Amino acid sequence: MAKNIANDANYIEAARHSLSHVLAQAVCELFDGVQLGIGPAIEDGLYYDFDLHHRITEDDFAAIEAKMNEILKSDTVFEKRVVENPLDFFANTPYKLELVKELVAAGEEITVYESNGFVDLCAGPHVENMRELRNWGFKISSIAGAYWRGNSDNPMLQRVYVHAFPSRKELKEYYAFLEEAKKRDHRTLGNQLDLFFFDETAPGMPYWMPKGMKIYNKLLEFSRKVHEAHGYQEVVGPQLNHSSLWVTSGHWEHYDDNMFKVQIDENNTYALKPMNCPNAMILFKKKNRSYRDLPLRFSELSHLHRNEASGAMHGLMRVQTFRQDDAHIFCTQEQIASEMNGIMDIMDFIYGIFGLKYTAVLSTRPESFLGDIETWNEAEAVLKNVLDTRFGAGEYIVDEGGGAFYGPKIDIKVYDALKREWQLCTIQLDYQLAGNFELEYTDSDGKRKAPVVIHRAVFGSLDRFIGVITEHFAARFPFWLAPVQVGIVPVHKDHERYAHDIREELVQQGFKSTLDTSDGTMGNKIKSYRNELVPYIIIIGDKEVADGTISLRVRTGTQINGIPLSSFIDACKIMEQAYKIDLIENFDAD
RNA sequence: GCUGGUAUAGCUCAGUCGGUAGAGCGCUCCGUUGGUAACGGAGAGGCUCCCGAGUUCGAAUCUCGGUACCAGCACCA
Repeated sequence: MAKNIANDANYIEAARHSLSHVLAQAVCELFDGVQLGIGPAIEDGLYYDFDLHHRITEDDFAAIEAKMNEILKSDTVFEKRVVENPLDFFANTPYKLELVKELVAAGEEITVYESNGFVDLCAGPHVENMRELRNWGFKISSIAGAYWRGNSDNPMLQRVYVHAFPSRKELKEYYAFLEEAKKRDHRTLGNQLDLFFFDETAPGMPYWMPKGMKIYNKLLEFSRKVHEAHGYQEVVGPQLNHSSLWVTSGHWEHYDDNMFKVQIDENNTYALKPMNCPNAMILFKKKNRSYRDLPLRFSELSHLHRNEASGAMHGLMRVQTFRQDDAHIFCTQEQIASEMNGIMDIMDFIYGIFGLKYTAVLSTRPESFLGDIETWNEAEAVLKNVLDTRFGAGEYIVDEGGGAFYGPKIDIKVYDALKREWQLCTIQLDYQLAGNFELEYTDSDGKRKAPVVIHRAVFGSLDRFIGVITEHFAARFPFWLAPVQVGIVPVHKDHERYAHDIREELVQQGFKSTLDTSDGTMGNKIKSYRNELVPYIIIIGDKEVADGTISLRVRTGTQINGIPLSSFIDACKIMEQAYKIDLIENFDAD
């Protein structure tokens, strides 16, 4: 059985799950009083959750692996059995009993698998015989706490993670992948390339270095351009607002834990804004609005602050202060669909330029919500319809209960170098806030009506977006985004004057270049530009000075000698405007 | 916040048994005047080895508390 279907995904999952039984047996044999949680197969292996008095640490890994290998030597079969009196059978295993009770209530048959004397509640499937796992490559990767059934009100179990692949070679390849992914890690690259850093006094609040700021500003510029073209008007509200605003918006009640608060005196507390919405409401209310003003699109790029749980921070991906390419659209019920599509158009355009692969997620009503259920259902139906049209029914994920407290949302998720998922774009329909702030506009019939509010961000957090694209491009940013676009290296001091002229021309044309006139050797200068991942290196020596040309070294490795600067600048202009174009490697010297 | 781990030069890291700190890269200076990924040589950089207590004649090292970061869980409005 093993050979011919060894690469079948179902077989691999069954094998990993079988290995989780082996892990569980090993832990049960090595330690006393072990209670079992669950032990499923995952993307790169498996885990099993245990409740035991002994604290498992890295020092225990070798012993557990040795025990697992010992168990694998047995030639036993995974035997499936139906349990007659499940509640009695599992009476002394509280976690299993909890699962069994639910299964029984749902009318399910209760089965166990027995292998080598180890019995575990399990619906299967498994490999047939233990010997099929003998050539697998596996290694305990880590130990971590995990709440029973993913609920923080429940006890925390000890989760042992195991990397497991059908062969030792594949395991080795997986570790090679992890090594590569580590090199792409935006935290490593950000440090190496002087883009940003963090200080202990401001956890989760990035310091942006000059080169990181070049990227940041370029994205802001790009965002402004796109949104202006789509009829958005930029505004900016205060960083701090009195608590009364947050009480009105509902944040004081629903988002209390995540706000940074500043107490001014006994009676007055302000909070740094975690979101722009309430101030957008104030901006709308400032004037009497007419149906002729709708849809009204206010964009805002200001800084937000959110007080996150200490363990939640993660480089630029999860921070405590960041800028959002936020916007609030005020519109009528009839305008929702076209506005939603307009937003999706912007999203397609922007994500297409970066070549990011993404997944759409519809998040529905959470447990803690404002408003009535009918309005929620209506809003969810509108979003679903947009997604069905654009992605096709079933071509997106539905996250039941994942919505914001004020409305359902569409999120766009992308993946980092380690394939971890991060949310960027978000589009949220809000039927509550307009009511809380008593927003109104005068309709064509002269009646006062409440507008619908759409909150949306395309990059999401600019900071997170830079983290994501840093990993996506492995810091080989496209020409238009590169913090330094051209590095100039004179072969000799005598060539510096001409090199200065070249740089002057590039500056005049609006390109970001640096000229290295330090004492180092030319080889060193080229090396340092290469390490910096600069898209183009211009080399100036006798030949170039004599011909009035430049020699170019492209980041991709191509070398082109003796071309006119004007040809290169023409190419730069194309790359600066047509964002999707990769580095140009051919220049006609016409 | 929870579980496990980590914290030493600007960066990446070594530091055994507790005896007041090392390497490579980078930086500075001197020499080298060059044609495409690391030219020699010298030097500075740690006075608080994340912070605070404790044990000890003596702590980077051991113990306790804190902080930050890493992996995961929960959270992600």
